[in-house]
Amino acid sequence: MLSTVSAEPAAHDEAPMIGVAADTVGRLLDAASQAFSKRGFHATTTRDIASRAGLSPAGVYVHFSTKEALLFALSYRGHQRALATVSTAVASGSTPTESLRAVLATFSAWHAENYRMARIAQYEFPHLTPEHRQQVLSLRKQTDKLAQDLLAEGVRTGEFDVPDVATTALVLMSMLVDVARWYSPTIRLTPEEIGQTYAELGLRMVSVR
Amino acid sequence: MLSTVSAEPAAHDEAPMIGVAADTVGRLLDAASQAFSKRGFHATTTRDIASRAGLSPAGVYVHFSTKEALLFALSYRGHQRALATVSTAVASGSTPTESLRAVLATFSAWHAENYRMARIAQYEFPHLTPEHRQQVLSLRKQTDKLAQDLLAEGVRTGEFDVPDVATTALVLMSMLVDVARWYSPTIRLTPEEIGQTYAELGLRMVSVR
DNA sequence: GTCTATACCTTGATAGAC
DNA sequence: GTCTATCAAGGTATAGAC
Repeated sequence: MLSTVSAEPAAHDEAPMIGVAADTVGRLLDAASQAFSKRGFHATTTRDIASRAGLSPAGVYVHFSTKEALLFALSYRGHQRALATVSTAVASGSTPTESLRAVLATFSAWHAENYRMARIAQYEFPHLTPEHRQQVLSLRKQTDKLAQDLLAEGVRTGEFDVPDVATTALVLMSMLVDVARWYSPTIRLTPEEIGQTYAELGLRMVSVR
Repeated sequence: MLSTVSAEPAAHDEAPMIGVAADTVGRLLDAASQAFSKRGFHATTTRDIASRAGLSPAGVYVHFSTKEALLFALSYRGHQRALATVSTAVASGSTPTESLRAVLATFSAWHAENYRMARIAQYEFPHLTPEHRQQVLSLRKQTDKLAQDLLAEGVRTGEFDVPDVATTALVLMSMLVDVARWYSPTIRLTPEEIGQTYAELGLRMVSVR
């Protein structure tokens, strides 16, 4: 039931990367990630990105031809990692209930742990060019399908009881994604606690009583 | 248990307004609402707002001294209406279960019906000046408190059983707010159907079995 | 209260030296 | 591959006539 990831763009996946990226492309991605997630794509200037990365304004364009190319790299990677996270969680359980528990716990915790990347992926991707936006939406569609198939399987086995599979899957994914909106590293809840709470509450929503 | 709304800014609440606002301020608010919700605050130009409202670029500044003032008017009103919606829903039930059902149904439907206003209120308010942002956050705090108090009351009466009142209230409000992110008037679900689904799923999350 | 015209600034991106 | 210098475009907001 694993889904493969297709249409990968020229990504940045080689370098060793001890903690924070040390190479220039990595520093630019880090800088853009911080700026886009904090202020939004259009409020971020290329000068801001350059200076955070320790470059002159012109230095950015050796590595990324436009500001939008930086957004695409970040947004695409965010959706890739989201898909991989859900896919792994689904595969980790031997029953729909176990798989769903894993999806709820790991995907909510993922949105907290990676709230910057998740915010860019979820809230800034509309600013991509139509072509890039389509590539990102294709990944999202695959992720949503994993949730729908999982719910449908649980209904088939009799473990789940939901009003409507498609709508309930939407509600479940929606509430996990929204963690990226309200989460901040300064709040009292840890990503792990968030994961446990969502696992419990989410299972209550769909389990037969 | 009704909460009063304080610190109201100079709002636009007089005119008859048959359907769409006919006066200039109303047209400007409509124009800005469409532009901000579609493209975001920083991607929207004052020229765009002016032309949507049938004015010259300079015409905007007779009615709003800055672009941010337009955002504040819209964001503040969105949070006011959200608070009023939740407040009314809470007061409509004679038990915590009935009140929560009303909150879930009406607030999710409200986010669908008013997804433009809700998006501006939820996603664009960070671009307000610090002073204006604080005024908006004060309203949000009042809304969140209504949900927490309702859950606490249900736990007291024994109708609800939740892992943690504060966190569960956050999760409930979070999933309702996120409707504004994914809803579009073109999807198959109506706001009413959304309300029914969230009422059912949300009650399952917190009700004793 | 609306317009035309424009000031003034910042933006994304490029040219060309090193 | 990075810099300094700069361009052309477009941004918010204002001046002043009507």
